Amino acid sequence: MKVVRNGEAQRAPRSGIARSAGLPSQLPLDSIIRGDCVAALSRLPAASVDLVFADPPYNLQLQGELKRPDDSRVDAVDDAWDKFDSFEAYDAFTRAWLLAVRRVLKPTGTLWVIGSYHNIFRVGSLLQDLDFWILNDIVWRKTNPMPNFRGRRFTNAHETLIWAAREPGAKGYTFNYEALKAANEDVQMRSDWLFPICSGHERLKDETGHKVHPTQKPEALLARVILSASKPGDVVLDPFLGSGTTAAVAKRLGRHFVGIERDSTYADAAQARIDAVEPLPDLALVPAPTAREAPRIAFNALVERGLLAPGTLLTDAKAKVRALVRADGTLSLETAPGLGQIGSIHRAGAIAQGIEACNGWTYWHIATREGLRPIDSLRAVVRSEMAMAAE
Amino acid sequence: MKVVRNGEAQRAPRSGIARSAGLPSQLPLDSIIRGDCVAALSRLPAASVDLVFADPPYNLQLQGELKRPDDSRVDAVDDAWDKFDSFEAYDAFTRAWLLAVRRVLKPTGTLWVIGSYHNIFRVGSLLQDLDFWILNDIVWRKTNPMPNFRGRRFTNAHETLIWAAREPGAKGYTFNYEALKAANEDVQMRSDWLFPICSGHERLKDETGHKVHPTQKPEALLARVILSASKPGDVVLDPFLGSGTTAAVAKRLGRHFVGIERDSTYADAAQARIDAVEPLPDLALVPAPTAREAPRIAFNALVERGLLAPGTLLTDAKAKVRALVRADGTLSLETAPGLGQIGSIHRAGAIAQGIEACNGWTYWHIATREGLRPIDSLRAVVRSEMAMAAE
DNA sequence: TGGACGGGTGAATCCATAA
DNA sequence: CTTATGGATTCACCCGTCC
Repeated sequence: MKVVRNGEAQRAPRSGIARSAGLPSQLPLDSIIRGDCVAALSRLPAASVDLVFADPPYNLQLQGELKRPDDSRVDAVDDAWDKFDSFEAYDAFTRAWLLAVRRVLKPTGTLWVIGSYHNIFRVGSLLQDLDFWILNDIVWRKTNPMPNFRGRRFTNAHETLIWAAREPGAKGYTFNYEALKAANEDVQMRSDWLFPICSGHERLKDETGHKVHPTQKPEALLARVILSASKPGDVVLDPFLGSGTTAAVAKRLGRHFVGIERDSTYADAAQARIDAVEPLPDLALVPAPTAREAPRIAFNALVERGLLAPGTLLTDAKAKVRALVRADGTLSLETAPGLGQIGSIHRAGAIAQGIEACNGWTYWHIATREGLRPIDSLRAVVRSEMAMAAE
Repeated sequence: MKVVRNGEAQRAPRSGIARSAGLPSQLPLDSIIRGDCVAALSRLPAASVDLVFADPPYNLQLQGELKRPDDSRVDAVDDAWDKFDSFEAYDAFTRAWLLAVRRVLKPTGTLWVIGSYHNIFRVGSLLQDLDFWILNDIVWRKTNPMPNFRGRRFTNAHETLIWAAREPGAKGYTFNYEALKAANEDVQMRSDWLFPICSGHERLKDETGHKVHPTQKPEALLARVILSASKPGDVVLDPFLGSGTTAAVAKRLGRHFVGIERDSTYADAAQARIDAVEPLPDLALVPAPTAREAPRIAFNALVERGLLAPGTLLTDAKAKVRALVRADGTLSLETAPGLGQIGSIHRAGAIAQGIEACNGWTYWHIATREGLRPIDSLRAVVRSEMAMAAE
C-alpha cells in the first residue's frame, strides 16, 4: 500500500483548483485536482463517487511515467524485448489506476473507459481480472473518421467504450433506461452509438490556433454517457480530464464533477472551459418518474378505497378468464385452470395462464361502459390521490 | 507442449473427412478434420494457410434463466463447450489455439477472431502478448439483435472481430482495398459493418426443426471477411468450424477450406451443408454485399448535436400546446392536458391531444424567424451526417 | 393470390425488496 | 445470508394460418 505523508497542510480549494495533498478528506467537488491520478485518487474518500469516465492514454511512450500498483516506477525500456515490456508496463499502469478508481467508487457506482484497439483489450481484460463486472461494451461510430491513407486496412471508424460495475452482482447502479428509450424513438438504446468527432467551434484551440488537446472527445458522447448512468446531483469523476469535456458536460447537466489532470496546460484550458459553462435549468434535467420507482400500491388499497367492491368480477383482456375480488384483496379464480384457487392478483394471473409469473395489474380487467379496462387504471387513480395528498 | 504420437498410420482422406492423426503432412484441402483443434493443427504443415477465421467459445458465464416479457424462455447458450472454470482456464485455452494457429499461418497470412465483450478483450490481449499484430478491430452491428428484456443495460447489438497479422511488420498480407471500395459506393470500407443475424432458411435445422448450432454466423459476414482478406485459390482455415459457415462460403467463393470440428453432430451437418454448395462461376460478379443504414433518427440526436438546445420550447402548429425540450431528449408538457408529464416526442404529442398515437416529428414545431416550423425539418441535417456514416 | 395477424426467436453475463 | 414475492420488462424479422 501507498504511504500517505502526514505533514502536508490541508489547503482550501482556491479558485476552483484543489491541491492533491493531505489525507483522505472530503471530495473537492467541482474542481480540478492537479497531479498524478493514482496519487490523487488515493487521497479522496472511499466510496464517494457515482460515475467515473476515463479516457486513459494509450500511447506507450509514457513508459517513463508509468507506475506499478505498489507505486514503484517502471523502468524505461529500450531493449529487444521492448514490446513485451511495453505491454507489461501499460498493464501495470492500467491496473494501478483501475484499483484506485474502484476504491473511490460507491458500491452502486459504475465506470466507463474509452479506448481503441491499441489499448482497449488490455483494459477490458484487466477489468475482468480485477473483478469489475462488464455491463456493456459500446461502440462509438464516427460519422467523420480519419480515412486510411495507405489503403492497407479498413477505415478505423469507431472507438470502444466499456461500461462496468464495481463488482459482479452489483445492484442499484443507475441506468436511465426509460429516458434513453423515450429519446430514441421509443426503442431501446443500443450498444452502437453514432456521433461526429469533436471539431469546429467545440474543439479547443490555443492562441496560435492549434488544438489544445490531441484527443478531445465530443460533448455529445459524454452527454450520452452521463445521462445514461447518473442522476442530477451525482458526482462524476474523470481521472484523465484532459481538455475537460467530462467536467464541462457534467456541469452543464447538473452533476458535480471531480477532474484529475497532471498537465498544467490541459488543466488550465479545462478550467477556463468549465468556468464558461452555464448549467441547464433544473426543469430540463429533473428525472422523469419511472414505473419502477413509483410507490407501491397494494391491490388491497383499491378495495379499501371503494374503487373496487368485494365480489366484483375481473377478467382477462378477452373476458375468457374470470376471478372474484375478495374482501381481503385476494382473488378467487372462477374458471379453469385453477378454479377455486385463491391468491394475489399476480399469482392468480399466473395460475390462470399456466405460467410462472404475471403482472396482475395489466392482466386483470374490469368491465366499464367503455369496455374492459385494466385494473392498472384504478391504481393510477390511487397514485394521483396520494400525490395530491402529499402536496 | 503436446506430444504428437508417432505410431498412427497415415490415412487418406475418405469422402471428404480427414482423420486427425499422424505427423505433419499435406493440408487436407476442402475437408473437415474431426477432433480437437490444437491437436489437429499441430499435425498440419507449418506456414501453409492464407487466412484463419476463428469463432471460439465466448465463455458467456450465464447465471440463471432469462425470460421474455411474455414469459417465454430464452434458449440460452448453455453448452458444455462454452463453460470454463476461470479466466485463467479460458486464457490457457486461447493461448494454446492461437499458438497452434500461428504455426500453420503463412508469413503473409492473417487471422480473424470474432467474440463478444465476454471474451474478446482476453483474445485481443493474448494476441498482443503473443506478438500478433492487430490490423483492425471490426464491429459487426446487428440489424436485429435480441433486445434487453429487463431494461437494465443497453441492447447488446454488436459483436467484435479482430483482424491480425502473424507478427509486427508483416508485409504482403492480402487486403482487397480496391474491390471493397468499389463495392462500397466508392468510399473506403469502414470498421463498422451492418448485417442481420443468421435466421430463416439460412439457419440450419435438424429433423425436429431445432437449430443445429446455437451460434451459427451469417454467410454475409463470412463473405465480407473472405473477400476482404483472401484471393481465389487461397486456403481458409477455421479451427472451430461449427455449422460450417466459413467452409461453405469459402467454397462458394472459390477458396480452399480446412475446417476443424470436435463435435460430430456439428461436423456432419457442416459436411452436408458444404456438399450442397455450388462454387460461383465468375468471381468478378461478386461484390462485397453492403447494407444500407436504417434511416431512423432519434430525437435526441438533434439535442446531442446542438441543433436543439435543452430548454427550448416546442409548440403544436397553432402554438396552443407547449412542451420543453429536456437534456435527455424527452419532452416535458407545459400545458394541460398532461401538464408536467414527460415522454418521447411521440408520447408527449399523443398525451397533449388525448389520443393514442402521434407522430411527434410533424406535431411539434419550433419558432423561427420565418414562423413555426416542424421539428422534422431539423432531421435533414442529421440525415446528411448519417449518410456519410452509412455503409 | 394477398394481406392481416399471431406465434416464435436470436452468443444474454437482464430485478428489487422485504422478511 | 436465503427465500419469497411483487410486478416490471422486448425488437426485428421470419413463417404459417386464416380470411
